[in-house]
Amino acid sequence: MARRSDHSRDEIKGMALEAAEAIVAAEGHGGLSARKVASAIGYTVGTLYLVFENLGDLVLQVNGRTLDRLNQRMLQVVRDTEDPGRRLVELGHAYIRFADENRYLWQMVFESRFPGNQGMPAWFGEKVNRMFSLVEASLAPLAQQRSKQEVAQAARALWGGVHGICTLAITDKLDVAGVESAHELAESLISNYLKGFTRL
Amino acid sequence: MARRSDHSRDEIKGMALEAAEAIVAAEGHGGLSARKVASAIGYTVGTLYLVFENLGDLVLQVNGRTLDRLNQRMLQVVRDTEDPGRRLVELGHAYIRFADENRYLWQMVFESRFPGNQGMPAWFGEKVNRMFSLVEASLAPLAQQRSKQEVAQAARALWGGVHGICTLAITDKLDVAGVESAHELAESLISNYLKGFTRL
DNA sequence: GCCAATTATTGAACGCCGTTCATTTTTTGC
DNA sequence: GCAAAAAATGAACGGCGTTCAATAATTGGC
Repeated sequence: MARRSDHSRDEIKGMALEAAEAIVAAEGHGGLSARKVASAIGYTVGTLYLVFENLGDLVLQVNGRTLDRLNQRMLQVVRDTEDPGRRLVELGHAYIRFADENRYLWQMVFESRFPGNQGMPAWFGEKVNRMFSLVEASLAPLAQQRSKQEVAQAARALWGGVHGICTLAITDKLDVAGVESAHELAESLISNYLKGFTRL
Repeated sequence: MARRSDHSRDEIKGMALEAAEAIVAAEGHGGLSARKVASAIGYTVGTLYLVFENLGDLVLQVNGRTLDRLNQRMLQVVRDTEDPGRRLVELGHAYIRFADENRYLWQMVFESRFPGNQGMPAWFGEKVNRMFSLVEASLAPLAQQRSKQEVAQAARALWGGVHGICTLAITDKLDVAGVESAHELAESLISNYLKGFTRL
């Protein structure tokens, strides 16, 4: 069922997402436009709207892919690091390293408003929750006297914290040297929080 | 030296900033436009450009005012709360309450890229640092065995953390009930971090 | 009180944006 | 080959940030 240019809808979608990622990575969220994506893949604006609802939809899907890549990195850390305490610290480093290496894409994930009516789609929320689950799983063995709910809450407090340090460091609002400072700060946050949280 | 409408440049600037704040508070960063601000104050676009370099400049100045208001709130907490540990927790609550009550304005502070060439202007950085100083001052008496540098770093780790929880909670990415959860999480982060940080 | 000179303000114009949809081009099934 | 169906186009709309020649209001000098 090949068409005009031997590109199926899914192929066009994939090409558009890749092109959009390249544009955002190079110029930031603000540099992205439907016309740029279209011309980058050799189609016209109209075609994009056959494949995406609107530009917000395209951004949302780019963000989903970014979260997937971040998740892969964190999964690799889980596989590589057995000790739960050490693993949490390494997860923090992986998170910050990813944000640093994918600045604009990572920023876009947390900046963008959601298309259509209101909240984020369920599939997107699940990708976010997946990350918290990894943290919970590493936190649980360190605090066996705590309830599941307490662990879930601690994971959110801790990872929200790491996220905040990362955000401020990436956007240069921490008045610290560079990204390596963010790593130090996150390590400080995690290890000191754990001392408090796991103490009987 | 009154002119056409008895409004000095500074008066126009003030009116424009107030109008912009109202628009952002109501519709978010994305709802702001030069034409809207101009018509809200009874002038035309051109006039705005006599008073601001560009829209980024206007946004930057709105952000400065938002940081000033946040700082006032935090200063009030410092005046009202003597015990340093309790004060840090109250500062966290004040921070989150402010962000919740001024969602869009607060979000804009941390979203906006900086106008002109690159980094944020010095005066803006100072407003950000002012906040960290408040945290440092409350942290210092709790950790007298720590160096100034350690306290400065801890303040950034801790407040970066509170900021992150706040960001994710406000944008509904924490999968928790509501804003009161952000308060709980911040309290958990602060108290557990302090347990770790102040322990000998 | 009048008239240049000066200053303040305007708003049309430019090139971009997201989005739509009538029109055109290509492919398909017969 | 040909009509029906599908795919792709690109002009058009309203809105955006920004600029700047043109216009309107005010001034100081007489």
